[in-house]
Formats: sequence, C-alpha cells, structure tokens
Amino acid sequence: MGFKEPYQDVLKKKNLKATKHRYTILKALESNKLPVTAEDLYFRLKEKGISISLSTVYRSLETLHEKDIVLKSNLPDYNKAVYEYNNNEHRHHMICIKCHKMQPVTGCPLEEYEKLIESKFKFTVKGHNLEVYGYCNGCGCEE
Amino acid sequence: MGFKEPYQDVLKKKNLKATKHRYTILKALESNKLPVTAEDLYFRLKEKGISISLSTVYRSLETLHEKDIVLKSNLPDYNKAVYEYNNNEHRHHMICIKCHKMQPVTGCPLEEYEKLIESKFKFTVKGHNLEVYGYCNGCGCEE
DNA sequence: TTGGTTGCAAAACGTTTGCATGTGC
DNA sequence: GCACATGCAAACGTTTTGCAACCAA
Repeated sequence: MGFKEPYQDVLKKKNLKATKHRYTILKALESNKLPVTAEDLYFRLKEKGISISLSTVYRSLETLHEKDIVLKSNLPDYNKAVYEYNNNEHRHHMICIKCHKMQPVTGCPLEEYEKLIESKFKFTVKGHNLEVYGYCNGCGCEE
Repeated sequence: MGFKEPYQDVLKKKNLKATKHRYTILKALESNKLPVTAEDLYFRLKEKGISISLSTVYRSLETLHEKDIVLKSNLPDYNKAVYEYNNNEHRHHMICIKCHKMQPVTGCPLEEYEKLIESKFKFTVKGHNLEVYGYCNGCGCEE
C-alpha cells in the first residue's frame, strides 16, 4: 500500500501502531475544535458509518493520552472525562454552566504563578489545569 | 434542647434542616484542611464511631455543595470528586501526581484574566478552577 | 403533622478488563 | 510470526435513586 496515512509519523514516533481506528480518532479530534467525551466521539464516528467499539474508543484515547498526543481533562460538576487533540498550542477553556459548551481561549496567565509556587514551596510543577466557567453568549442566562 | 448546635445558622440561612449528620459532616470538613472524597469522609466518621450511610454522605455533600456551603472539584486523572468546606477564603491547590495529596495555596492570579475574558468574549464569568500539578516534596519523584 | 432527611439495597453511570480474534510490522 | 490492537460482554468503582422509616420544625 503506497498510500501514506496522516498521523502515521506521530504514532510511529511514540511506538504506537498506525491503525485505522487511531487514525480515525485523531482525525475526528483534530478537526473538532472542542474537547469531547469518549461517548460523544463514539457516536460521532458511528454517524459517519464508522464501526468501532466503545471500549476501543476508550482504550485508544487512554493510550494516546499517555503518549501526550491527546489531552484529557475533568470538568467541575461533570463526571466524564473530555479529550482533545494536543496541538501543543497552550490554551484554556471557558465552560458554560448551563449548556456545557467549551470554548478555547489561547494564551495562559500562569507563568509567573508557577514560578512563585516552585520557589515558595518545594513543589516541582509539571502542569496545571484552568477553566473559567460562567454563562456563554448563547445561553444568556444570568440565573 | 437549649443547646445551640454550631452550623445551625449556616444551614438555616440556606433553608436546610439542621440535622446531626450535616453538623457532623460540616465539622469534619472544616476541621480537615484538605479536600476529601465522599468515601474518605465516610470512613473517617465511621472510625470516630459515627454511624452514617454512605448514600447520606453523598446526598449531604451534594446538597451542601448546591447551597455553596461546600466546594466540590474533580481532579485530572482521578475519577472521584473531592469536597472541602467553603470558608470563602479563595484559594487553589497544588496536587501531587504521585500521591494525590493536595496542598492549598492562598491567593489567586486570575482577576485580570477574568476581566479580559469578559470583555473579549461575551461570557459572564461566574468562577474558575485552577489546580497546579506536579511532584510534592515528600514524593520527590522526578519521573 | 408535614415535608425534608436518612438507611438500605438496588440501579445507573462512566470506565476498565478478560479473553478470543484480528491485524500491523 | 509475534506482539500489539480490537470487539464483545462482563466486571468494576463511584455515585444516584426508590422506597419505607424517621425526625426536625
């Protein structure tokens, strides 16, 4: 097969086999701007006529997350993990309390804060998670 | 009973009945500096000889969280919710990736960032969550 | 008295796993 | 061929819920 799949290099670099499913998952994640749950992704693929098992979705996402190809996060008051493609473009999200929609915000206000923590406490910072929540424009609900 | 339970006012103000269990839970949360899981709390109370059902612990924590008396958060790569008393002292936490211990950090670097988001996007900020993770002093593991 | 609270057991939910089969390298 | 990836169903651990008994107001 002379055809070169996208993501082949990304996967090979991390010692992962380049399978059709992984390719499909990465493509779906990358084309989608917003983080999704495993189930979201599963149904999205199913709609496109792609037959994949839910456990494969979970297993692939977990593997890709371990290799840092995919980012995983947990949101407040939402007991599901969400996944997004890691394009190494550091960003955070605004999350609507009402409709759970997430919108990305590029940039990060935490560089100095992390330095402060490292110097003040004996703590080796490896990362952080930051989400701002409230009401998005579409919901407009001020409760 | 002329005896005035602590937390009676806090509960009454939120239209919650002042029950022995709620009193016990709030006392345990407030005396404990760090966030705990529902199960942690359940066993902690059990050890003290307090008989309470796990579902009551969950239900109470959820109710208290709804009324903003208790804070609830979900941590990355840790599929349990943790709860802490809301003493209205705004703070964040450092979380050890290895031992899952959480240490509080008072202060918040996000005031300006939130203003920026409100003005840049049409988004009404209601709160945020921020945790820094890495390796704590005790664990000392740099992977 | 009345409506909120609790205990218990069972259900629900998201996620993981065992095992047999399939597939990339 | 071999190790890894997948599908299926069953298991898992956390959290929620239905219902009867209980208790604060």
